[in-house]
Amino acid sequence: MSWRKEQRRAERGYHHGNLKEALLQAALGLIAEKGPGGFTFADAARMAGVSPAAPYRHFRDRDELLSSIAQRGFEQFEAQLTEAWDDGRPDTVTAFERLGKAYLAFAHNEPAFYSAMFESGLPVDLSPTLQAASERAFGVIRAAAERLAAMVPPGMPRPPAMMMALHIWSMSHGVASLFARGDQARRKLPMSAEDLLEAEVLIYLRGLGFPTDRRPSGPSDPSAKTATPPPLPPAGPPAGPWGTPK
Amino acid sequence: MSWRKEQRRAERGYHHGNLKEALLQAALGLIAEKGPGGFTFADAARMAGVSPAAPYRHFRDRDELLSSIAQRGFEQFEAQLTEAWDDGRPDTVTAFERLGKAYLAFAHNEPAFYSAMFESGLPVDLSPTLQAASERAFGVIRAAAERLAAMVPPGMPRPPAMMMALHIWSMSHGVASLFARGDQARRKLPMSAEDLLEAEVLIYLRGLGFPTDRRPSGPSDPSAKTATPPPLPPAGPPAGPWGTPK
DNA sequence: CAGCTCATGTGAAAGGCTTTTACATGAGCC
DNA sequence: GGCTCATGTAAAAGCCTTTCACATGAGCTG
Repeated sequence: MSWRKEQRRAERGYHHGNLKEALLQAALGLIAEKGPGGFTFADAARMAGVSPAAPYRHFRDRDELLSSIAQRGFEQFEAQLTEAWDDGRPDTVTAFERLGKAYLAFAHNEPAFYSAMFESGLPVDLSPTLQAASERAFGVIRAAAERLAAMVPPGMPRPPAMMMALHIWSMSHGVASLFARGDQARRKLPMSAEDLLEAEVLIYLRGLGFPTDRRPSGPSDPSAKTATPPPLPPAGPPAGPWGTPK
Repeated sequence: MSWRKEQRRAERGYHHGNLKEALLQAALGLIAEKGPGGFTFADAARMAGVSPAAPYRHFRDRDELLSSIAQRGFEQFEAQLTEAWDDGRPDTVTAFERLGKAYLAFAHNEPAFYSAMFESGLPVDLSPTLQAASERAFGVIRAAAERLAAMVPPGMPRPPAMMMALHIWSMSHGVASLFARGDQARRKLPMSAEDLLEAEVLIYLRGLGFPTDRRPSGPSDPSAKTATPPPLPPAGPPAGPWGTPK
């Protein structure tokens, strides 16, 4: 009956060899399917084929494992944001919008990381390194906002770059949290989260005085199958799936 | 030793009389202090002075209790948003900004409800009544957006009211989630969440073509002790507590 | 008021998870 | 070959969830 277990043991011997990494991967998978609250230290151990006590050799407790995942998440997040920003090429506004899309894409493609990072209930300041990783990721947005701020047309009120960065962050985070998380528990939308955020950012930029009339050149992937509505369609019938306001 | 228990029992008799309500209140308190993941069915029962099995007479399981709290939260949320919107008085834009503030105020003043509603990991469509309550709350924002949309100056692109409503919702939710939750785990800010959101909405409205030059008349409460920076201060030194982008 | 009934609460028990502790294994190093 | 220490294991305590059979007493009925 305990054939599997014995065989596993035979395969790897008494020592696992790479348990820490295996636990991180297992936890990531579990979080993806059951949410950060649903995942279990014991489950991760089972998945890695070790006893329930083994993980304690690598993580102080369940929270530390969660925190490690969040940390790794912030690092990947930073990398992807950095790549999307691409130091403002080819032009600041275009790169800026790519940044927003990258935010959504991360929430969508890495729901496990995203929820460990933002929805696990971990205090932000749990560990200094976690906090630092989080701030480095935000730093990308801030650097982009800095460049954008320098371009605000003269004569327009110019909010501090920090504030602009926080605005963009909150828009992205709001859309991502409400509408773009993995497949779990997200709300239905009459449009794609990407289009929603793109329009939001465009209106915001216009409010800062940026000319945004350039006919949007379509989505970055012209072969996309979904029809791509113009970011700012003219007024239409308000019929939509959302709650009919009484 | 079991003096307390016996006394309690004597006070209320075998039947509690109002257990359901007592459990909801207890859970609300527990969520406020330990987060939606930290609260325990058993704890709530203990707090109400009943056995751990008693709650099952009123809620199918832990999730149903959580869901009931979220439901109640959405109802209060809707009520407060409705009051803030006040049917668009004295003017649409003013009322609109009040709406945003009410969103933040709710997140700040009712962190337990807020996290049960948005951070508990419950699937949105867990119960139809929950979903309906959520949509009614959003309906308030949507109705406000509808009125606002009708006022977009001619000549400006006019996004669908639904989209504007979603924009406002995502801004509010983003700011609230990142910066305005109760005392737990929120990020530090170089400004108040209220000012941040107000500026964000103002810029957004300007992007829609609304004149927003009216000198902001200051915060709603002129006797507030905190200095009230103008929502759109001119560019200043970017020094701030936030991560120094390398 | 006596008696019945059913909603509501209790106790005990099964099954999991977390975390600690003492002990086992074996990889790396003299 | 023998030592040592990082890494795993087994067992146990404590807590939580959920279920089940049973207890209580509030409210209806005659």
